[in-house]
Amino acid sequence: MKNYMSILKDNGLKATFQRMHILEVIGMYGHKDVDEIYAEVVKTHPSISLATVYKNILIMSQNNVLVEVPLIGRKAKFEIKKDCHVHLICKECGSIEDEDIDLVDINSLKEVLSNKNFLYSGQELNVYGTCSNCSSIKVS
Amino acid sequence: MKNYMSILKDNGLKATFQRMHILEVIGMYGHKDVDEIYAEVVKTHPSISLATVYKNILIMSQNNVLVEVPLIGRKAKFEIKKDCHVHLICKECGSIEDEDIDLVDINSLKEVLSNKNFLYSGQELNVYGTCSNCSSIKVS
DNA sequence: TTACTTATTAATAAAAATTATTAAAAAGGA
DNA sequence: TCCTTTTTAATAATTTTTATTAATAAGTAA
Repeated sequence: MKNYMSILKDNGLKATFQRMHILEVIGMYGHKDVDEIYAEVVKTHPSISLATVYKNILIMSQNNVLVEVPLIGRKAKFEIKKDCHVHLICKECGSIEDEDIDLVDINSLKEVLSNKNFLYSGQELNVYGTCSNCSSIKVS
Repeated sequence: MKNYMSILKDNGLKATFQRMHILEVIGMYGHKDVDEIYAEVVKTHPSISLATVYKNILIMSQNNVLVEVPLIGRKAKFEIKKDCHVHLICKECGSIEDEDIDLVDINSLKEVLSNKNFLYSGQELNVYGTCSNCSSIKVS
């Protein structure tokens, strides 16, 4: 609780219970979409509105607290901002796992960016496939 | 025209005018979202319905003709399927440029995948920032 | 070509997702 | 505690996407 409070304040946002609950849910599960977040938060905070969840997710994304993870064929998920990492996304069950490793060839990237005069601000690497769980089930 | 016809047929889809027009628009611009595609296609094919555009984009995505490019804070774009590449996405103007280069460290990726027992099927690398056009304008 | 069979389209309609509005409530600082 | 400002909740309104189905068009084979 204290932790999320300071994250919010450090990023210039008021630490409301709604926001902290939203962050707790996302932190607990890693990646969640708006509906999933609402469904969890409403359990402990029955008066919260879905619009409030939308608005807070937007504000926290704009203020570097959350990061949107757009996905092929699914609703976007949100995660708490953290250092560069890779997403392993299962096309079967939709699970997302973080790998805390930077797989991008930084030198080649820098060259591409400088050739294009492109000012870098962030990246996302998504790897799609089938997780171990789903591939073992699929032996049917 | 001939080209897109064979792409469709090679992937087991009938080559209708609607589909070929959609592919032409995407091919012309590189990346387009559903509304943009509809707006272009309707110019030369006034009777087409938005639902038809949605359905065909879905079918062509499912049949490896198109690839969805989900984006942070924007509607997903679609591109014609091609080899592994990187997207340079401008946060200012929304432009997307392809770089035909594979920046991912393949050996490290293989190691991650084998550790996790994750069956690879595809990847997407998006780099966000400011394109040369927008950064030169922003000297204001 | 023509007739036939099947898949696709267009036009709704319906559902789902997202954003806007505003009075009431809550947060943070004096 | 009081005051000012921001945020919430509860709609309402949009926007986006999907479903339905009769009409149409595509591909196939005679």
